[in-house]
Amino acid sequence: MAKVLKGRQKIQMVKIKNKTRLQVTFSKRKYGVFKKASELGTLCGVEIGVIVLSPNGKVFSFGNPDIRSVVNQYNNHLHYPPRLIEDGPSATIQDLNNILTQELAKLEMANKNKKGLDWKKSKREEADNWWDKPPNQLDLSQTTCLIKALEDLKIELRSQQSQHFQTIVPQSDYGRSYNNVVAGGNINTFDQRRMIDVNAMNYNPNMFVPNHGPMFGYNNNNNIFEGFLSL
Amino acid sequence: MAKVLKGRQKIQMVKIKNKTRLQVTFSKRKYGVFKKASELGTLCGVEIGVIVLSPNGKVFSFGNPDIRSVVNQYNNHLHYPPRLIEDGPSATIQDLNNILTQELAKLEMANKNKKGLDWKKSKREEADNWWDKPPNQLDLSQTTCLIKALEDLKIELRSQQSQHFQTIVPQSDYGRSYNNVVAGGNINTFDQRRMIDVNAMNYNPNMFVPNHGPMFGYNNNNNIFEGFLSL
DNA sequence: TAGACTATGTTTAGTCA
DNA sequence: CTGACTAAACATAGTCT
Repeated sequence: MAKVLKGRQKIQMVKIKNKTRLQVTFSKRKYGVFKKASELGTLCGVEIGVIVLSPNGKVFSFGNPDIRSVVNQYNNHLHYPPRLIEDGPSATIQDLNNILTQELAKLEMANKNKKGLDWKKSKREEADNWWDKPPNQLDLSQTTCLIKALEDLKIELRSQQSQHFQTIVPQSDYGRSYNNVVAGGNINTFDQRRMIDVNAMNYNPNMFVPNHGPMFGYNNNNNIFEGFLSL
Repeated sequence: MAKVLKGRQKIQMVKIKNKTRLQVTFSKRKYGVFKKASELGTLCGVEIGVIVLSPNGKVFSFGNPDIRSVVNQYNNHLHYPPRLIEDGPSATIQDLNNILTQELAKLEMANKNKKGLDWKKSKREEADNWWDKPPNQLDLSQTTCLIKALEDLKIELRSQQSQHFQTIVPQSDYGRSYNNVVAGGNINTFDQRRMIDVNAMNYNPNMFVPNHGPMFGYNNNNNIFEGFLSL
């Protein structure tokens, strides 16, 4: 038990070559980044998301209050012109799909609750429609039309559901709720957890939440998207 | 010039109330998080993205090598079952739209290069089709059908363009390229920049890149998505 | 793979320019 | 807003379980 501990050493800011050392550093620093992000979110009351693609192909993410909300807002901020339809061609298909990713999810969940999908059946029944043709036979107007249909759907859904849309970003002040948890601020009290959100719409096999952040997972807050998904 | 500096003080992990102090802390710690993320990306050779929604409604992001690539891969990893269509109802509409966000963007750009869109014209011409009905009149089978059309389009596009799809994630090893830049690892040498990527598909008014990360912006690497967007 | 240890490198709160 | 400064708080490299 000789005390030969060397303390923290300075390292070169280059990719670590030793595989074991890289794995350890990745694990430790990923934790560190998530913790820093969590603290920034808490101290400043802002939303923040971190996504890490691991050396082994896994995807880790942290979000305050939720990584999905952050990504959605990032996409929106990136692409939205103030009034999409009236702007005509300046709206890209990607603009629309970013919106529809959210809107269609709501519709899907609403429908699921009513009766459930029979995917293959509907596939057979609709076989004579033009949209069943091989996609390389779709011309520009058909593609545009398809997009427009989605756009209309979006607009109607948005006007119907504006109150639900608000629930995507609860904007609660989480600071108050974990005052006592972080008292002392010791790293050792920082409870590292990995959890699986069993809500299919919110699945992330590597969800990571520090104990002074809002909890999603095996607790009673499991379905935070319930308000968002139901019409 | 009395030396009354107090050094770093311990603070409670709750939302800062003083607005000025909050703004300063936000700025400093955002920088800290981005730096930590950059170091993790460099040391471990992994892709990492951070998105911060500021108290003033701005969106800041950092990505190594690129925030878009990270977000795309996050979406893909989250939702892709191995074979989507054959799995039937287990594939959600959100699954499809996440895929299509990418695939349709490619198609759109291909079409744009040919002739360009006349949005309002196509809107008028197709006015008799069912998908122009108010969306609340769409029934389940129509919605399903619409999605299926998109799904078919996706599959065809994917088989046609698999070689282009690879270009989304260049997977270069950026580590080597900035060995000499970070030598010494001093924070003061960490050059904070904000830049505007003038490529419309990659616009981010608050792009933040440390000087030892790969540069996108006003340099010759401006159009890194060119390979991705052209068919 | 994950936890514990500790010396030391790094970040940052408070403050002023 | 951005930068500097200082001292204390915090993160972590190397090592061992």
